[in-house]
Amino acid sequence: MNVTIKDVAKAANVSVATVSRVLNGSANVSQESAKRVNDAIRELKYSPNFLGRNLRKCGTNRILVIQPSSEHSLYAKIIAGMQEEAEKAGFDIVTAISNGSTASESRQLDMLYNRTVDGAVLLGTSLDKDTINGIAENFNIALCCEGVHGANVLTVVVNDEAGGHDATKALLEKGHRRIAMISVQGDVISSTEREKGYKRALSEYGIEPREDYIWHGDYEYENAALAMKQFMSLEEKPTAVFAVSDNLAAGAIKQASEMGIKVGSELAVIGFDGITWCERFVPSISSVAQPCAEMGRLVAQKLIANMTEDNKDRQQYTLQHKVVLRESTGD
Amino acid sequence: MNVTIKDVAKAANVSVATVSRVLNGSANVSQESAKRVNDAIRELKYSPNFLGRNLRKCGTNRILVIQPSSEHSLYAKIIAGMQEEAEKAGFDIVTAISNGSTASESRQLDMLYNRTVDGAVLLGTSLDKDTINGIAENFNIALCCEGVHGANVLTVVVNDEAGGHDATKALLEKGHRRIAMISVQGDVISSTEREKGYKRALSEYGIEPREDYIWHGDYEYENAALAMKQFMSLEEKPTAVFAVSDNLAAGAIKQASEMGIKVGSELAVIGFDGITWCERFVPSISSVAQPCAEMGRLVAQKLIANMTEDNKDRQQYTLQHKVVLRESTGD
DNA sequence: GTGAAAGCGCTAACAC
DNA sequence: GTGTTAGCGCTTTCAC
Repeated sequence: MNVTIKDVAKAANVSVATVSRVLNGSANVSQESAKRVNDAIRELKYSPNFLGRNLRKCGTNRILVIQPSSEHSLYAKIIAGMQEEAEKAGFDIVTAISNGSTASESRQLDMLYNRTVDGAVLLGTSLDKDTINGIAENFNIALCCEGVHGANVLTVVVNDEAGGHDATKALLEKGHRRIAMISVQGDVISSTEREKGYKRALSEYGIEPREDYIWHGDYEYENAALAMKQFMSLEEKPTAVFAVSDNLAAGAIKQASEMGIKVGSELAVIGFDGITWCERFVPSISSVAQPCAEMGRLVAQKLIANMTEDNKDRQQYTLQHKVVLRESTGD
Repeated sequence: MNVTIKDVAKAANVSVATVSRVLNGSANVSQESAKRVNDAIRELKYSPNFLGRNLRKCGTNRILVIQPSSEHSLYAKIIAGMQEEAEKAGFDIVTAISNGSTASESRQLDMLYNRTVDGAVLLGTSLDKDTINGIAENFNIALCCEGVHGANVLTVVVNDEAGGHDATKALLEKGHRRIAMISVQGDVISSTEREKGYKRALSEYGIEPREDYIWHGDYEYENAALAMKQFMSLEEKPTAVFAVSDNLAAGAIKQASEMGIKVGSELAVIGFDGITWCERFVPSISSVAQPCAEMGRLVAQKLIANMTEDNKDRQQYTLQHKVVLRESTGD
C-alpha cells in the first residue's frame, strides 16, 4: 500500500502534475486525462499521502481542541458544534486531554509548534495570559467556555455574570430568600462572574449576601457534599442552592438526599452548563444552559477565518445563555 | 516563526545533519557542537517541523481513536488509559467522533489512508467484518470495547457473557426471581452475549427466561422508559431489571421514580459499564464495571507493538469485569 | 565527529 | 492542457 502519485501518473500515462491537478480539482485537465487518472486511482487504490501534501502546503487543515477532561458533556457538545462547522471548511478536529494540568496542556500545544495542527481551541485553559498572548503572536488559537483576563485572543463565552444573575433570580422569583451558592476557589473568571451575578440578583431583592452562604471549593463533584454539610449545619439553613456547575449541583442533590432533604420541595437546586445528565437525573436538574453547539460553531468559524486573514479577529464573543427550570427547583 | 533546521545549523555553525543528530539524541555529536546547537535552538525558539520529519520517517507516532460519542465516560476512561500507555512509547492519541454513523466512521478512517496517523482504535465500531478485515490488510487497527464476529484483528473486550451472567446472578442471590432485561436490537455482540449470560444465570436457578421480560430497543437513554412501561404493564411485574448499559439503567430508574416505584427497595436495577455517573446518581447504580483504563493501556500497547512487528498480533484479549453493588440493588 | 547530498510525496511555478 | 522541475523540512546514508 505504498502507491504514490508517481505510480498513478505512470498508470494513467500522464505526468504527476496532471494527477495532482485532478486530485485538487483544477479546471485545466481534459476530460480524457481526468478519466484515465481517476481510473488509475481507483485501480491502484491510491490515497494521497497527506504528509507530502501538508509539507508542501505548509498546513494540515487540522484544528486541535484541548479539553481538561473528556468526561464532560459540555465540552463534548461544543466539540460537536466545532466539528460541524470545521467539516464545511474542510478541516478536521482532533482532541487532546489535558487533565487540567498546565504541563500537560503545554505539551499538547507542541502540536501547534511542530505544525501537526494549524490552530488550537482551548476549552477551560489553565494557562496564564502571558503564555496565551505569547502563543497568539505566532499561532492561531482561541479560547472557548472560559476566558482569561488580559488574554488578547479570539474568545467565545457566555455572559457568566448575567447567567449567575438569572439563575439566582429564578430562585428569588420562586420565593426563596435564603439562597446559598457553591462556587470555586481561585481566579476562575466564569465562577467569579457567576458569583457577581448571584450577588447582584440578591441585592435587587434587597438581600445582603452572607459569606457563610457562599462555598469556595474546587470543581470536583465530591466538593458539593462538603458545601451542603456546611450549609445545613447553619442556624438559618438555606432553602435554595445555586451551584456553579451541573456536576456540583448533582453532588449537592446527592448529598441532600443522603441527609433526607427532599430536593424540589424542601430545597431548590439550580446548576450551570446544561449538560445531558440534567434531564436524566432524579430529580431532573434546573440549569443555566450554555449554547454549546453554537459556541462550537462560532469559535471554529472565526478561528478558521483567522487562518487566512492578516489582521486577526481577537474579539470576545458573548453568546446567550438560557435558564431551564426542571424538577430540582420545584414547580 | 518559520525558523527551520537550516537556520539553527547556520546559527550554531554546524551542518543540518548535526542539528538533526542533536534533535534525535544521536551519540555521535561532540559536547561542544551539541551545546552550540542547543543554544541556537533556544535562542531561535526553534521547534522541529513534524511535517518534514514525518514525511521523511513515513510515520507520525500518532494513533487515532474513533468513538461513536464523546459523551460517554466509558470511552473517556479507555482513552485515558490509552494515552497513558501511548505516552510512554512517544505516541500521541487523537480522537474523532463518528456519531455512530458508518459513513462518518469511514471518513475518519481516511486519516489512516492518507498517513495522518499510524494506526487506529475503533471503539464500538459500526463497520462490518469485511470492511475491517480489508483495512487490516494494509493498516494497523484494533477494536476495543466491542468485537465484530469474523473480524480478524487485535481486539480488547470484557467477557460479556460472563458479565451478563454475574449481573443476573447478583440479583438472583438477593432473592429476585422475576428479573427483566433491557437489551438492544440487532447484531451487537456485547449485548447478545450479555443476554446469553443473563439466560444462563436464570437457568442455573431453574428459571425459564420469559420473552416479555426481555426488551430489545436501542442504546438511547429514552428507550429505557419504554421498556419500563412495558414491564410494569405486565400481570407479573418484574422485581429486578438488568440493563445492558448504565445509561439504560439510569433511564430505567428515572422512569421507575416517575411511576412512584422506589428503586432499591421495591425494584432492583443493575447496569453495565461502570461509568462515573453510577456513583453520582440518586440512587447510586449497581453495575458490571469494565476495567477501562486497563483495556485502554492494553490495546495501545499491543497496537504500538504491531506497528513494528511483521507478524501482527490479531488476538482477542478478554479482561476481567467486576460487579459493583450500590444502592439501586438494595442492601 | 561531521558534512554533503539524496529523497520522503506532494504542489505549483514555469515553459511549452 | 500538459510536462518538467524546484523545493517544502527533515533524516540518513555515505564519505571523509
